[in-house]
Parts: sequence; structure tokens; C-alpha cells
Amino acid sequence: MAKGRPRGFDADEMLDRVVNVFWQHGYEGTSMATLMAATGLNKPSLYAAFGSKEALFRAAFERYWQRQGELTRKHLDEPDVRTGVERMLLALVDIQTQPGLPHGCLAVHGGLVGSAASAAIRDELRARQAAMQTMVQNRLTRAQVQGELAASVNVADLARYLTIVGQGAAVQAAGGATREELRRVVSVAMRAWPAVN
Amino acid sequence: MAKGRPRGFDADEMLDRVVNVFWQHGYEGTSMATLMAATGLNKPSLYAAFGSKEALFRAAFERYWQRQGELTRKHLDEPDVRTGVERMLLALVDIQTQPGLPHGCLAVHGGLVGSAASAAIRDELRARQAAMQTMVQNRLTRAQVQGELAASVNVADLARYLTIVGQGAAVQAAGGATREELRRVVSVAMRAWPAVN
DNA sequence: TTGTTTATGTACCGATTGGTAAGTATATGA
DNA sequence: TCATATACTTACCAATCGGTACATAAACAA
Repeated sequence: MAKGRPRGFDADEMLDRVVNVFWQHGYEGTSMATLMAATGLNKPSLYAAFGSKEALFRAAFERYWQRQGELTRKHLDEPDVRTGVERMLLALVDIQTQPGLPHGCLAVHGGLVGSAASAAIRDELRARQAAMQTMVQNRLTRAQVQGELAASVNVADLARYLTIVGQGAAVQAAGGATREELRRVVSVAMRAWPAVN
Repeated sequence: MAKGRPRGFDADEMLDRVVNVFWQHGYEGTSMATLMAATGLNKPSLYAAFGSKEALFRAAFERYWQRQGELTRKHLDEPDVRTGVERMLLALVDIQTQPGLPHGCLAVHGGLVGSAASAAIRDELRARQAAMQTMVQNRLTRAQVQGELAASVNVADLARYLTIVGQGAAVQAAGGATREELRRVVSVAMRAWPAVN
């Protein structure tokens, strides 16, 4: 057993609450006071458990990103590329419009602007989004090699387009668009899928 | 002539610099100290000329939004709807990737997240984006009445889709995507345009 | 020149920011 | 029981936040 007084809270459970606060207000829009209120913990407890506000954000984002990844990346394994991509976009929309949770995407929210002090956070979030886009592009390349996509298709452009649809949907979700509205938009967006031949 | 000591700066010129700072860092990511550095003015001068940080942002955004509107809205008057919409998206991409200016869209940057104190600003920015989307939708409806769009087309969905492409492009531009990359994405996105019949 | 009016520069305000020192409480191991 | 190690509570830190009081500078009208 561990020596010393045991902590009176579950770190992962608190991290979940922290995720939601950062998700809703962004990194710089969230103060330690807000995090204290959301977790019910005192500042020294948060610092002892996570290190700093930035480390706390990174831990929370890691948790968020892995969970979101589980719900989206799996669709890229779908045998039919087009079906897989469409399902991935629909899963993304569902994540961005979950009832009882903040709407939009934590990575998009935090990756756009902020003071110079938080530039490292923004770089990290942008890099994660870029990695996701690369994963999509790799899937498209594989499909092209296997003849499911015409050789004339620019997979980089198509991957960027699909990413843009997901990111734009996050903006709309944060602005109040509903799950149904965004799901219909996904079906509109899929009309841009290149012809088979 | 006006009584009293004349001010030693041009308010509109300073507002242009202020626009760029808010554009790059967002509303809450910008401090009065940053604005002082960017304008070369002291705090009392800024407050005397514009009232408050929030009023200064609103004045700057108004200037930004009108300028952007002039470059985009005109394309909706194009006789051919599809051509007009595509040109509008291309103009949007150009604005979001101007050399020497911040990349992305000020309205998108500020409309996503922030502390509770700046909720009014976010509501305003979201309302402006929604108004833009409504303008597009109205143009589509007009085209549908005139037979340029099939009656089966859901103009609300199509307008939301086009808005999402523009907003997603803003996210990508802020993340470092180039003008050429985004212009190619626009041409991909336009493939989702509904068939004529 | 002398008021009057407006702008500027300095120096400050209370509130909030992220972060911590120090004392106390609660567990284990001897 | 007692020492040790960890967690929690309170109170505080310097720095920065948006905003302003006050004195001085520079223009006009008289």
C-alpha cells in the first residue's frame, strides 16, 4: 500500500471534469478558479496531482483526444473507403454535438488564437489535427493504390477537404448547430467524393 | 476648427492596427498592453478615443467585417449562382491568407471559446456569421425560384455546407495552410454542388 | 495675454491571474 | 505508540488584468 495519507479524489474522474471545462472555455479562457469550482478541489491539490495549468491541460487533452480517436479512427478500417470516411465524419459530428457536453472540438477551440504565452499549446493542438489529416490522407493513398480511388485524384487535397468539413462542423457545433443539421451537411459534403473511374 | 488640443494620431489608422492584433490573438488573448505596443498610444488615449476594450474590439470588428463583406458579398450578385458562390469562397480564402496579415477569420477566431466574461462578444460574432450564412441561403433560394437550382435541393443544408467550408478553411489558414492549398480545396468542395436537373 | 477645452504622460487603482509556503490532518510501517 | 510520508486547508505571493485620477501640454476664442 502507498505510504502517507491517500488522496480523497479519483484523478481520472477529476480529469474528465477538467476536460469539459477546457472544452467549453478553451485554454486561456479557463482559470484555475473555474477548475477549482468544477472539480471541488483546492488549488494545491490540483497542482500536486497534475503539476501546472499547462500540464493539466495537456493531460486533459490527451484523455479527450484518445477517446475521440477511438470513436473516429476505427472507421478508417472500413473495407469501403467512402463508407469509412463518411462514417468517420458522422462520428465526428456526433462527438461535437453530444447532449450534456460542450459542443464543438477541443482541439479546434484551442488551436486558433490566444496570447503569446500559450503559443506552445496551440502548436501542439494544430500538430494533432495535422496528424489526423495525415491519417486520412494515408487511408486515401492506400485506397488509390488498391484501385478504389482514381489515379487522377489528389489525395492530399481530398484529405484536406475532408478535414475542413470536420473543422467547419466544429465551428458550427460551437455556434449552436444541431446534430441533425450537421449530419445532413455531411451527406452534402460527401457528394464531392470523386467519381469511381 | 475644433476646440482644444488636437489628437496626435489618426483613429482609423490605429483601428487598422488594432484589427490585426485582435485578428491574431483573439479578444481575450489580446491585452491592453499589446494594443498599446501595436498602436504606440498610451492607455488613456485609447480609452478616450474608443471607450473600453470591448468597445474597441467592436469598432475594430466592424471595420474588419465591412471590409471583408465588400470583397465577398458582391460575388453573390453574379448572374450564375454556382460561379458566384465559388468566387465568394475563393475571395474568402484569399482574405484568410493575405501575406503580411494574420491568417484565418477574426469572426471564427473569437466566436468559439472564452471565459464567461466575454460571452457577449462571442454571441455577436456568431450572429454575424449566421447572418452571412442566411445571405447565402437567400441567394440560393432566389436561384431555386428562378429554376437555376433543382426544387429538390435543400437550400438551408447547402448554405450551411458552404459556410462550413469557409469556416473550416479559416481553421486551416490559422493553422498554416497556404492560399494555393485552400483554393484547390474550394474546387473540391464545389463538386458537391447539386446537379442541374 | 488669458481662459477654456481637449489630448497626452505618469502613476496609480482594485481585482484577478497562475503558483506556492506553511501548518494541519490522515494514512502506513516500525 | 510513535515516526514518517503524503494530502488537504488557509493564507499568501508577485505579476498582470482592465480601467482611471491627476497633472501637464497644446490648440482655440476672447
